[in-house]
Amino acid sequence: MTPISPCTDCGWPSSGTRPAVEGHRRPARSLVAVSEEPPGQVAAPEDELPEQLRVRRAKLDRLRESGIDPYPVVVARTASLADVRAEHPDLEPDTMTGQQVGVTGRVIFSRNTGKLCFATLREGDTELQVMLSRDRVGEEALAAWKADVDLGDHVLVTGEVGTSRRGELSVFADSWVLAAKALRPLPVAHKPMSEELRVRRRYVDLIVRDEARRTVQERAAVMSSLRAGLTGRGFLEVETPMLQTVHGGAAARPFRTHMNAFDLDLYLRIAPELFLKRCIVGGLDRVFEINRNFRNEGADSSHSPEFAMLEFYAAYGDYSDGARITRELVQECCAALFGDHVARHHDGTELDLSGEWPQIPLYTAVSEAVGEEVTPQTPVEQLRALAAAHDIGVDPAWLPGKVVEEVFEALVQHTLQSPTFVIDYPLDTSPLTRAHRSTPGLAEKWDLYIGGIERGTGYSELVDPVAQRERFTQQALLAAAGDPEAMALDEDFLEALEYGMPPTAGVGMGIDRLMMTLTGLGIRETILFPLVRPLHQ
RNA sequence: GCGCCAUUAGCUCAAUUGGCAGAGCAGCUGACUCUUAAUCAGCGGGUUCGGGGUUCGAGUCCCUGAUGGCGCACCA
Repeated sequence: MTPISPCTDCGWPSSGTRPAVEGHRRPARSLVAVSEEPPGQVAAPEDELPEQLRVRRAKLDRLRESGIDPYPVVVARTASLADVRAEHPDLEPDTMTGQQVGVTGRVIFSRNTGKLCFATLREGDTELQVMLSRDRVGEEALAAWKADVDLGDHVLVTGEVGTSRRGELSVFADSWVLAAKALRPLPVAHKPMSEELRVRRRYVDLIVRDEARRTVQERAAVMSSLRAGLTGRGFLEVETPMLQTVHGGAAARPFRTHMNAFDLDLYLRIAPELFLKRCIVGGLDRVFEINRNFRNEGADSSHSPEFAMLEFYAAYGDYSDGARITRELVQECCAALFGDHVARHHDGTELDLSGEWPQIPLYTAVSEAVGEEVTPQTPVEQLRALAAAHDIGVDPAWLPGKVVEEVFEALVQHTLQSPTFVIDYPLDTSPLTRAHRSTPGLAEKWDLYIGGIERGTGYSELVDPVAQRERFTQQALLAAAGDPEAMALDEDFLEALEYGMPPTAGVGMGIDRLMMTLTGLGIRETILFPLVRPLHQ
């Protein structure tokens, strides 16, 4: 076991739990001194730690010296704080119940008067007051409480349930014991933590901020609702590879990794799509997967390099079926959180997700925005002129469809605040989608926009193995030409299609973005532990 | 990747023109048997993000690096 000593600069243990890097250094002299400390003791070089950490470590040492275990294996807990609250919802002020309990929780508030101490414990989402009076707990235990207990400590308090004179439900202590000592102080309860600190130390955020815990619970409820909604509709939940030899199913830059045993370069998946379609080929006619995708691209308020995604596929469905199921799933998630189809954002604003959601063809939306008719047959020169007229930068290499999508993003996207399916996209930008059944140059694809942000996408999937091979070959040629986002040729997937894939509806929806839709939060708040840059190098 | 702004006590933030680095909470000592952002008295706590420079003197000005925020670029 490596002896642990705190770093001067950041307070973190310097023994291998973090790499020794610039800005995380301590004098070699102390290292030697520390290594001679007996194992199992917290070696705190008194003069090198911030004062408050020093004080708590000193308390820890003092407790151990007096034979008290600051981290006992078990404590005599007989009831949760929620149990106590549930049993005594309406107690009159200044009454005792005669009920004896042992309750545990983290001390989040503490107020000591001379012979009477108050503390608020929190366990989960429940808070409960404990009171330690000299008369009841005795002089010695009261003094120990005052000397040893800090904000943030976990304690067991054993005593009688009652109410204070002010009517606060409390446990009147007969004894108490430390359940786990905290060595770091909690942040100020009444000033919001900076956003960076909330993300970097989510565990602290969860301790001090109700909304942080609520967001986690809401996400869990949404996941449950999605799974129930899909399994209730006959979908099977499957798990497909996240380590892939060929990255496909989307146009995005992948993360690369390497498997030693096979001496094989692998990619973290950018989409589960091609494996889920193999499931459809295999006769699993309704499948879905919820898990992570990884895209090696920029991170901002609506993009995370690691993000959760739902994809589902239904044989003998088309993109209209996918849109309907998507709307129902989102509405069911909303109902799971709020009881109806109106999302209540954390900032108090409401977002109405009820009823049918309008569908607007992409070319119609763009035509209305630019004031002249734009169709899949509009020459690319004319499209470029339109873009230029609206100060929209266009890459000369772009296909016509890409120019149209760019105009849409610049002029229309932000106006789609209430849920809207934008349907029928250019065929040349949709390599995995089948051609529109009636309109040449279009693909049967929709994007769902809510709050001006794309939240999901759906297709009538391309199942023609010959056409799919042609599209992939084009993509591979683009890749060879240096487009790092173009898909590689997935020969195994193409062979699968050649066995015959039935007509299929496919949908992909970002879970994090769904959470953003329902809560109004930024992506870093909906993800429990979003990726952050290490502090030092 | 580019530009702008920020980084000061455990936390949230001040600091005038380049002139003694501060407050609130938290912490420590003491008082108080009904507190609940308690009150009162007293006391500690700083590598001002790191490195370099200018200057008699740098939290403040210059250069450089790190991290963050915003904007741009990229983004099924």
